[in-house]
Amino acid sequence: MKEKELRRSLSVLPIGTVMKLTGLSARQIRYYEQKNLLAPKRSKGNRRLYSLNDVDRILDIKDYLNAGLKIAEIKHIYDKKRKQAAKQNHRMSGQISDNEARQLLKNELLNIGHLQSDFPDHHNYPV
DNA sequence: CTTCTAACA
DNA sequence: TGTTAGCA
Repeated sequence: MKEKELRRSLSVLPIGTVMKLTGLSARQIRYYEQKNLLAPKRSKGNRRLYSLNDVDRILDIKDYLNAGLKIAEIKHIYDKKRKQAAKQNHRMSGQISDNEARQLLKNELLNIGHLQSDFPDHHNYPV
């Protein structure tokens, strides 16, 4: 893993900061976690600690919601990303088809290999 | 002072 | 979702 990614995955932001960064209430941020859309780390004092990736995900969730998606649907999107990411690593060993190569490149551009972002609608990079 | 959980005049 | 109580 590259250090740039490591920093984005470092959980160091208290919920108060995330509130300002996302414009959401603590209630909402905690609610999304309860729905399993988030999994922030915890400090020794049991305080939630968010990473920049978490903030990005929260921003995405915010957009998905405004786009009319329901919590359950958003959850499914992330579950599928999870499997898709695992499938990529597993396939990394042998040769990949031309189609898979295109799919992989597209994922890179969509910033998915890192567990989030993308919506079949807006981001539509020519692959 | 900030955050946490649980609960609802 | 907001808000509030009672802790840590």
